[in-house]
Amino acid sequence: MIELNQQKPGAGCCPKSRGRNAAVTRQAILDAARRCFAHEAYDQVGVREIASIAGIDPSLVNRYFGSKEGLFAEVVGAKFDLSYLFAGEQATLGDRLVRLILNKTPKGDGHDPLVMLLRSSSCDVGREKMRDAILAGFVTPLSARLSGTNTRERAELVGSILMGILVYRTIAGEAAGQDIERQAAVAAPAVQRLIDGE
Amino acid sequence: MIELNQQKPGAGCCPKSRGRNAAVTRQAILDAARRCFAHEAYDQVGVREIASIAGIDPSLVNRYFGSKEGLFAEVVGAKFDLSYLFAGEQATLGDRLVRLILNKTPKGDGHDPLVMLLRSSSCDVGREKMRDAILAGFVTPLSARLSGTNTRERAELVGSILMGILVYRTIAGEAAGQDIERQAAVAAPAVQRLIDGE
DNA sequence: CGATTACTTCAACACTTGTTGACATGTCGT
DNA sequence: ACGACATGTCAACAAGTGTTGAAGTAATCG
Repeated sequence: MIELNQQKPGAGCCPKSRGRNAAVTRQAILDAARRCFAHEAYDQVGVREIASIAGIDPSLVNRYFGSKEGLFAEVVGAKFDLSYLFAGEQATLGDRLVRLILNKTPKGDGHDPLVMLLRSSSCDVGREKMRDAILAGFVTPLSARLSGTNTRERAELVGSILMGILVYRTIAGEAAGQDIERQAAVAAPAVQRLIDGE
Repeated sequence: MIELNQQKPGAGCCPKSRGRNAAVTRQAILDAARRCFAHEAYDQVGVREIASIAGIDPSLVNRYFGSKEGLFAEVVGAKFDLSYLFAGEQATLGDRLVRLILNKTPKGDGHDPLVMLLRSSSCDVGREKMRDAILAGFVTPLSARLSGTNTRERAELVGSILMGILVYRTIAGEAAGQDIERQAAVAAPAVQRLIDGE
């Protein structure tokens, strides 16, 4: 249950709640869904919950997105072009990747698609999308940029480490270390060594 | 849906299906549940599915284990004393840990409690148990055995890496590299370096 | 202004879920 | 062998799910 000041339309400020605007409503649903999927897995989130937060009727979800799965696909399927990460110089790539993940901590808003996808990766719907994202969007392009031996295994391990950090922080929650600087100081060199290849 | 030759009692070999034995029935439920939770997350598995595989009535699950959650706790809560891993010499600990995880691949039976727990870690029920297992059962004891600086962060990262490898192999499935030797050759030194502390 | 369209609301469907209690049946001690 | 208890079966409940179609209402255009 996500706490939220979900004012029922007709009770409070705006007298006309919201004008009948398809684009606005659609976006409201999208935002609410993003919010929910960021905190709970696909199965845990109900259409009624999303609708309640968006302040609309549950049936509108189906009207605008066909189905709950369609909504999830649109929320999460924005695109996963992570190749921009590899743009900078490779000598500091490890540090950049680690800090990117550490800042994706699901503690905050966590509206990040990757976090949402990872959270829902235990459901059938999310797993396939997650696989594509991690393989085609990260491991393969990274592997292509590495030199030396075992490039595929090294790229896979880098992806595994980054995902592992995310999962650990999700599961451990408050019990996980909070000092991002110290964590980065430990993790970044380990990742960089895999990128450099010894 | 887990395919299985679930012969209805009274159709086939044993004429009396199975004598009324509480211990046997209990174990049958336990086995069926292990089987299910190894393939799907807690939420995905239904009591009726477990009962069907075990060849018993769904209500017996509640009779013997109080609730579905009680059954899950008994299946997964065997115990998580991973300290035996740290018994051997520390110079080869990285290699042992990595190989342990690589052999836990969910491809096979995957009856491993850790895999099941990780798979159900997106549900509320599994997350708390997983947190205890990973923190009290691994990170804390490992951290105590490390020397040097940032022992806590290093232990956390080792845990994250191992979990990450498991998650990656779960998600990537067949697309993940199959050559365990090459993966171990890449991952083990990285982990070992964290254990040694540079 | 009136009619058509776009948008929203409501109520219900069909289904699954975990759980419960009443009833039937097998097993075992006396 | 009979009674007492343990064990198994059956049907149903209450709550939740995603989804659907009809009816109502605001906005738009001729």
